[in-house]
Amino acid sequence: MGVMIITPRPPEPRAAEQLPAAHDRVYRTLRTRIMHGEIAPGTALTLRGIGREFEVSMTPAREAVRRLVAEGALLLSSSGRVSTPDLSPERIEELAALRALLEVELASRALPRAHMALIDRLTSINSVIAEWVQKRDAVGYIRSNLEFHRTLYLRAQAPAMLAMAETVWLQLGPTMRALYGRLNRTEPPHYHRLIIAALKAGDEPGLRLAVRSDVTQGLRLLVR
Amino acid sequence: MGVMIITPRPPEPRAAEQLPAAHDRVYRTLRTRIMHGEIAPGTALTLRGIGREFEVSMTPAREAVRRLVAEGALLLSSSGRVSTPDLSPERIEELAALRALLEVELASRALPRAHMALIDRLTSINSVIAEWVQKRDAVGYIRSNLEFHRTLYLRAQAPAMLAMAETVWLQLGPTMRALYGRLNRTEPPHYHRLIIAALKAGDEPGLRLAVRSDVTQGLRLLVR
DNA sequence: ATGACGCCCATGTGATCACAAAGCCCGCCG
DNA sequence: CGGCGGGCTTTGTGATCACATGGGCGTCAT
Repeated sequence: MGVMIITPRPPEPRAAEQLPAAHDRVYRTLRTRIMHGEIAPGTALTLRGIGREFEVSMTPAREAVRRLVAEGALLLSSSGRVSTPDLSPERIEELAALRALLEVELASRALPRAHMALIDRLTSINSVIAEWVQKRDAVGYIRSNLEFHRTLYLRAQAPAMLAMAETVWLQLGPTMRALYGRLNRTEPPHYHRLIIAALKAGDEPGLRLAVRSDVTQGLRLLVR
Repeated sequence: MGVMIITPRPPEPRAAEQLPAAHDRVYRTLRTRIMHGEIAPGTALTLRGIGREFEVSMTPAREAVRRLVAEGALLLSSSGRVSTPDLSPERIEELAALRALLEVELASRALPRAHMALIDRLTSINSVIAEWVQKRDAVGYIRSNLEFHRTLYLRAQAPAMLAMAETVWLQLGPTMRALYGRLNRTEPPHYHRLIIAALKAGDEPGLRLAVRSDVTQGLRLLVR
């Protein structure tokens, strides 16, 4: 049996040059939004809503959401609804322990390769962080803070390990926002200076301790 | 303008009780297949092929593949083709280091909660492993070996950390098959006995060393 | 024999629709 | 005034199709 329906509109002809697929664009945008804490914990998302915002159909929206769910950035309820996770204190502690484990190792591996150019760059990022702190801008703070860590860890030449660390950041994203919104800092992160000092001195135990402290410090406040 | 087409077949009415969604069934099946080394490195997969095998359309196949790509279980070429990854020696070493990092921590956390029932269970799994070794069954070996580790780590009560460890197993799956196919063992894993002994003795340093050795041992052979 | 060219088919992408179930809201009854 | 029920709406799921692209393979020229 046949039915009279409208011919589906052909997909937007992508420009000749390799332009990122729609689902990838949606994925990347949502990912950085979540990682930077721009979405509060427990926020509900809908496929049609995402499609509307990015002017795509449900299909690419679904694929982007699936990827994010697989990475733990979004929570999938039993009925298929998706939302940003609202982490339990136990889960937060566990993720903080993971950050410590992974990032201490990454920093340790980066240490032998850390030259002056890297240290200058870290110092510069650190002063940007100070500006965000002054402006009480939580999202800017988180973004620059992560950039500080990523810049250091890139020197470790350990892409799989860095990817895992980023996955943890992603899972903590919405919670981080809640954290840095709660405590209103007035000073830039203390431990970043210790990290830089240890890098300059080539002091591996000091570096490990400084990274562990920096990573653990903030999250501990949130649990209480 | 309208076109005469056939009405799409309505989706198979899922039974009243909550039966897993098609994309989830496909995902889980492919996941264990990859993790257990049932697929050789570099094998190409197609959405239509997966759909045919599982008797579903491309849509659930695509979602399952996306999840697996996000977990690093599959590699997505720039043109969108998917295949199991063929890891470089550097990547293998990095993943082995990740296994060591994560699993030593998991074992250490499981130690205080490890009672006799757990040790009995591990011993039993270990003898199953010996059987697979005798039969020269690589897939059975890998499956039981992972079961040994998972059984231990479940006691750590650290779901996020265990999930990360499983992600690493997943990425190593196809490579593991190549490894255990290359060397034909004749004896069950030596370090598993050391792990069990350390658990019985409550010897934390010994446990950490045994786990690290067990995890590192096999992969080192492959790199050469 | 070998290399390049070109055509065809296989494959991924995205839009759209039908359907079921879950959520939500409003009104009704206690 | 509060709890409950029913219907309407929203939402996810899966099937299908049109289209563009890229790979594979055969052919032809050198």
